[in-house]
Amino acid sequence: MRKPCCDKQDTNKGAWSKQEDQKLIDYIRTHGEGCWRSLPKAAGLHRCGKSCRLRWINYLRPDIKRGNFAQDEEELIIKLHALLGNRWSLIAGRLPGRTDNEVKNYWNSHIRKKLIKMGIDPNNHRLNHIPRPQRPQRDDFSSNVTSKNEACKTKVTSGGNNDRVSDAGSCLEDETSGDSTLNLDLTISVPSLSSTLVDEDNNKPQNSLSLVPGAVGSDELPTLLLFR
DNA sequence: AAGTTAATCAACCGCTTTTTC
DNA sequence: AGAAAAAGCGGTTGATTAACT
Repeated sequence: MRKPCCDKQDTNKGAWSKQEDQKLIDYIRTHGEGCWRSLPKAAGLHRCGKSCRLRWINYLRPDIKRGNFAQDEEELIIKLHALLGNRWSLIAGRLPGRTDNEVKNYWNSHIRKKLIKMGIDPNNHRLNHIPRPQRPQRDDFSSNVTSKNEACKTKVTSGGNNDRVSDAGSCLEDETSGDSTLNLDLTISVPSLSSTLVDEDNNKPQNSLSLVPGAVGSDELPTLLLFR
């Protein structure tokens, strides 16, 4: 049995007071980030180490960028989510000054709803209920789409230690392995905002995302290809 | 102005992964 | 190599605020 991370009776919970914040800031300024478990005692805080770590990382760190997400940040989150799934810390790592918690909250409260409104499934970044285009060629891709999707689902639920990968991330990883259309380079760069996004079905400009049938390995379903 | 609902976000919880012994 | 401890992560909750009736 695992011991609790702290003595629950002796720790404060809930919102942090200014004094607590200051104690934590002062301590880390002089001693640096070290052992979180021993930090509360050393800093004179009645909090558990996890709580201190979270408070520091998500709120008190000097390089935190607060305020609304810029359009380019939002687009980058969507792009990275399509590649990585719900791996918020990895996504946040590509957004200077943003925390995983902040990115996760922003995704759940803003981006998710936005995508749903646009008819896009936020879990796999595909359009919902789109008529299948008549494209008989490229049989090698289209013939096994269903099984590929099933395979993705199986992977997620298979219970292995490294299977904590969401549908979106794992599927894209798998499907893009033989396709060079989607740029998997994750070096930090602001995506081009000027690129006009076009719905290929009727050539109308889209809101902010482009749909490219078959771009990520399937021409059975129109696949969302982000920010080409 | 008061009550209700929706949206937002900080913080907690429990699980997984990594590190240390 | 295995167990325990520590750190990290993602899902969820609950308090607060804003918008609406």
